[in-house]
Amino acid sequence: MEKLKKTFYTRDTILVAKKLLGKYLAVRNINGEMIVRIVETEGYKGPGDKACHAYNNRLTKRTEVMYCCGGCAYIYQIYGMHYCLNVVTEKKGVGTAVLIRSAEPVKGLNLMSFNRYNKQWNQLSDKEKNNITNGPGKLCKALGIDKNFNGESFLGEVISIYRFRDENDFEIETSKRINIDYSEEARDFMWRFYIRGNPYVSKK
DNA sequence: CGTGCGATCGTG
DNA sequence: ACGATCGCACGA
Repeated sequence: MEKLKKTFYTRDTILVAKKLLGKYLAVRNINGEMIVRIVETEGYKGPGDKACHAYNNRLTKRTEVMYCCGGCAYIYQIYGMHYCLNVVTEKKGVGTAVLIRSAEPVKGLNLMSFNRYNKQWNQLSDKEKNNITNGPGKLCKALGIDKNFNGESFLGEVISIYRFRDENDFEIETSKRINIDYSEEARDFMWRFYIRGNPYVSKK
């Protein structure tokens, strides 16, 4: 396991969205360590992307961290009750990020299952196991990610991303992004990426 | 200050 | 198909 360096994140957003597939996301707290393998992402590419929170260089308290140098976390709350995790990309001053839509559980299964269902992993049904991290809100719930993680660097110890040896043992599928039908021409941009056949990819 | 809505999820 | 639920962006 090798932690991704700054230069991984400061590249083109769509490239980073593809490259994040198969990488390992780790979250550590007082209770221990949780690790998931990223299987689905979406790119949100700044000023020209009507689906992006930073469209037209919109700068608000919420979008502020999207303009940080690549390599930190952008967390926002949606529908009043869910959080979504993004990886900020490109150079400082550019409002771009990659949404982590789903992942497969690897380590810390009991920590994640308690966060999601208040039960031990071995008490979960097959359906609950499959649904534990297969969506952006569910992933954050499982990992205990909330607004306190906003702006946190992926180069630190609290939340980090690693590469492992077999990272190219899969095929990448491409599609339109989910639930952005309001965004006019941007709704058709093929900026969603996922690992073909992986059971933890969110439905559609 | 008032208002409308959303990069979702679970249930029916 | 629909309701939950509330912070945020924006206009007055």
